[in-house]
Amino acid sequence: MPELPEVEVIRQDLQAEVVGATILAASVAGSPNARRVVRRHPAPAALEAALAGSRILDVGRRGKNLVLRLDEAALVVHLGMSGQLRLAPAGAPPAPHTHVVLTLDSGPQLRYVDPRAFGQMFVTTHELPELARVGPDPLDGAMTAHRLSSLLAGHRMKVKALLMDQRFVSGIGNIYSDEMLFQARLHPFRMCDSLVASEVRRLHRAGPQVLQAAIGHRGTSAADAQYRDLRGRVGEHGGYLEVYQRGGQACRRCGATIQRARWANRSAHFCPGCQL
DNA sequence: CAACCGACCTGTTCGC
DNA sequence: TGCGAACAGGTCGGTT
Repeated sequence: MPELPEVEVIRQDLQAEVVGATILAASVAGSPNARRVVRRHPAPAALEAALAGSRILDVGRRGKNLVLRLDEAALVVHLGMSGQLRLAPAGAPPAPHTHVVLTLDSGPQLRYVDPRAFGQMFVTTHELPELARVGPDPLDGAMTAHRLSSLLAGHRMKVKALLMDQRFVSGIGNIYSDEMLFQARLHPFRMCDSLVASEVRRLHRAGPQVLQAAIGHRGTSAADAQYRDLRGRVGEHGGYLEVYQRGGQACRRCGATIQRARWANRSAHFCPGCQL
């Protein structure tokens, strides 16, 4: 499932591959799930019309959202659980669950594929009002140690839940919250307002460290995380995970058995020896 | 309002 | 071997 590192890899690749191209035509499929993906546009034809003829000026990211800046608007793409963007020759047969196709004047098509259709695409203004409540990015320096400290002090909830709440910090999901809590040696179910200064500092350091390592490995394609890049290639970070999906295996740091705990329809992985 | 939880989806895995 | 149940989790919306 794409989180910040995977979205950032896609952003970088898009920046290199499609900036400067003009969208000749946009096409939304007629299936219920395609309609669901463009659910912010009651009439999909309005989305198609807004995109046709637009030039792609820049590709940015807000949390897990990709933002393609166009001449007179912005195209926002959220990959949800199973969304993929693919670059493919215009003649190539579409993969199953292809919901939106953008034909570029540079030759290829940019295709949105999403079996579960949890993701979405929409066109909006450059001010991005729909993303106004997306919290600070862990990588752009906006989340200072002091800011993290007061954020944590103000909430009575599990620290893992806060890390995954996009209003507070953006881009972190189940994989990387587990991994950065391991790196910070904090139990995922610790209450936010129970963390002392040294623990907050460890968490503040662990966040960017874990995310940058994952970006360096071009993201995580775990067994149930079918992330692929624009060319369909997998990421290599799965081999470097310390706790996520390693329940029952030995911790590489202390040898204890990694635990997997169920919590609110979700799972958390942690080392009972290292994370207190 | 803050915190929590079920629903939405389909491909894959698990158990009988 | 086959089939159905369980599982995966990002986000929205309803509830407490």
